[in-house]
Amino acid sequence: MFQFQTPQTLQPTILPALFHHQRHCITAAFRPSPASSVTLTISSPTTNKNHSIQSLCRKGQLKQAIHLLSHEQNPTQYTYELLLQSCVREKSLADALTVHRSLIDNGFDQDPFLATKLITLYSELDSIEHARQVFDKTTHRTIYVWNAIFRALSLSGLGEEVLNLYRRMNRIGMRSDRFTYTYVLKACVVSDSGLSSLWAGKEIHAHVLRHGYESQVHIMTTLVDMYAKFGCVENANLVFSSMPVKNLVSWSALIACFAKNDRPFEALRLFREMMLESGDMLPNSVTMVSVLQACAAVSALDQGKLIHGYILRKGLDSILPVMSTLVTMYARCGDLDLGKNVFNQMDKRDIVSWNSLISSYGIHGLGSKALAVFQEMVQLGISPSPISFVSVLGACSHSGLVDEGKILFDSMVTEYGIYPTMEHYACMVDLLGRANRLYEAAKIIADMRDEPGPEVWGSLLGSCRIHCNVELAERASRRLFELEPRNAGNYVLLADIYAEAKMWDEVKRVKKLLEASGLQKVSGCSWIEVRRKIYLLKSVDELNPQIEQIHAFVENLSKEMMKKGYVPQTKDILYDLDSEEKERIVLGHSEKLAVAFGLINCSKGETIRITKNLRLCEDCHSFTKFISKFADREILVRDINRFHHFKDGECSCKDYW
DNA sequence: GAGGAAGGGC
Repeated sequence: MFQFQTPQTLQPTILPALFHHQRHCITAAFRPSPASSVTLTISSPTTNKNHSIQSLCRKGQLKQAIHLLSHEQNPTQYTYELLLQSCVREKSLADALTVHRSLIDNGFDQDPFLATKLITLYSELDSIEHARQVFDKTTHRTIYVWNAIFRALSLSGLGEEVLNLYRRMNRIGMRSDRFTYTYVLKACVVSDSGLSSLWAGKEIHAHVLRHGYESQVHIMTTLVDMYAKFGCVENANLVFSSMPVKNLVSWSALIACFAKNDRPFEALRLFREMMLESGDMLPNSVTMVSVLQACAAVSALDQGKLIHGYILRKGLDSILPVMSTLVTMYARCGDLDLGKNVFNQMDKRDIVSWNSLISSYGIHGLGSKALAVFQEMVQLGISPSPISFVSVLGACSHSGLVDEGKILFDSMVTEYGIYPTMEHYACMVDLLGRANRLYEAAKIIADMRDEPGPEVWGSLLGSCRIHCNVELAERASRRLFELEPRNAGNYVLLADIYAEAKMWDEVKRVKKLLEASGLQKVSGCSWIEVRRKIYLLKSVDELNPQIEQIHAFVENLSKEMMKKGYVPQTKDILYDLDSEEKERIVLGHSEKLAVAFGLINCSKGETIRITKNLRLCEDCHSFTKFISKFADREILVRDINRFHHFKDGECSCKDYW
């Protein structure tokens, strides 16, 4: 070991040139001596011990390596690099801290290279506090150091902090590189400050263009994703279209964007376009997941089966996310058995796969089956996740298993240490509310520790709609109008309740409120897949040449059925009209049109599968029950919440929905 | 000399 005094003016940056052959050992080997002069410590050319430590690291023997480290007087930067790598592999925070301490003791605490490694290491060990300390103590911050802390903070969900640091970095004149942009854009997504982070994202978008990075696929794809996560589908689309270079990830990002933002038809269209336009680009498991979600959203069973075939041919059937999505896709497309088959054939399963199956039973109204699967899972030693409870409580709710649901809810904390979130409370309110235990539901809300959110009040309002409770509905909607003034559905629900109670002045008042707010009521529509094509039905539809014929068909059908005892249910109608007018309106509901379309176009014996965007109305429900017997057809209808399986004049929901 | 993008269950 050599030790000598250096003049104060000697800068670390010129040292590598002086001691070229020992670059690793020197870059950050400054250590202020007690005498305030600068002492430079240079280790001898890599010692045998260094070699041994390095080789132990490579062999995965971290403990032995650390032991040897305590006997090495001059560990090199490279030695530390390997040690830190091993700590990541071993996921050992304790070892990381030991190595870190040794690194400080040996004068590497200002080494930007190792600082980068340390920040990344602590981030992977979920110790953001330590990562932040390293960043704060590093005075010479290269862009690598900045990027590492941006990434670490983003991964911990501290987007706001990243954006503040990014602004600070810009102020001191540090230039971003192409990695910086991807990290700070990600930070916008994970930041919880809503619109202001979207603005930050747009600003960074401008920086990206100003600095000529528009051909960087990674950055542009991150931009697509950023806009997607904020629901700015048009912006995402624009960025994608402007990209001079696109790859599979960029395509998948936009497909996911459509799938996640309620535009499944566009997701499927883009997927087809990708397959046609870029023959050499083969979809992978990530692409498949989004495409399957789109199939599930529109109940495109036949298309889903084609994708399933592709998955098998490409050997993607061992990938868990793909398989869980397949289970969900089949269930949501109405084929619970195929979903079960996929689940049964999986050779490994994780909590998500189980949750998929539980909620599949749930939406098909098979609450006890869902409960049984939940129990089976627990008995196999798999710990339920918060979402397991959302799924199983939802299943109880759809089947009216109130007591079972209450027991499960209580067991969350007592047996599993899972504290209920807003979603769990919403499930409980729904469970009790649907069962007409509205005041118990209201008590759940009153007893909540946190401020009840819109999902909770929305559940209560929905239940008030089912059981026509004006008093509670008024209370719930008052809060809802404050919490989500832009949700037209809440106004409609309240108006429905007033209408059922024949409080016509109140109906008028709420309708005026809705009009004044400029919000659009979501109009009902239904769709049906016939021979791999999806047909959309709406009550009023100038574009559909067949619509008159279908309306006439429904009218005749209804007349025939009325002779056999079908009585139209018109209490949902929002207008104070005579009953004949009301009957005419409910007859025009899109679901009945879809049933008629199915009867005309599906072959005999084939189950008619219909999907609709709202909750099934009372009259469509009794109409479809009636027709399943009258026309001797099985009809499967998925509404916004669940499935109804109509057969022989009965519905699988047993009129509880 | 180092680091980056898309995806599962409600």
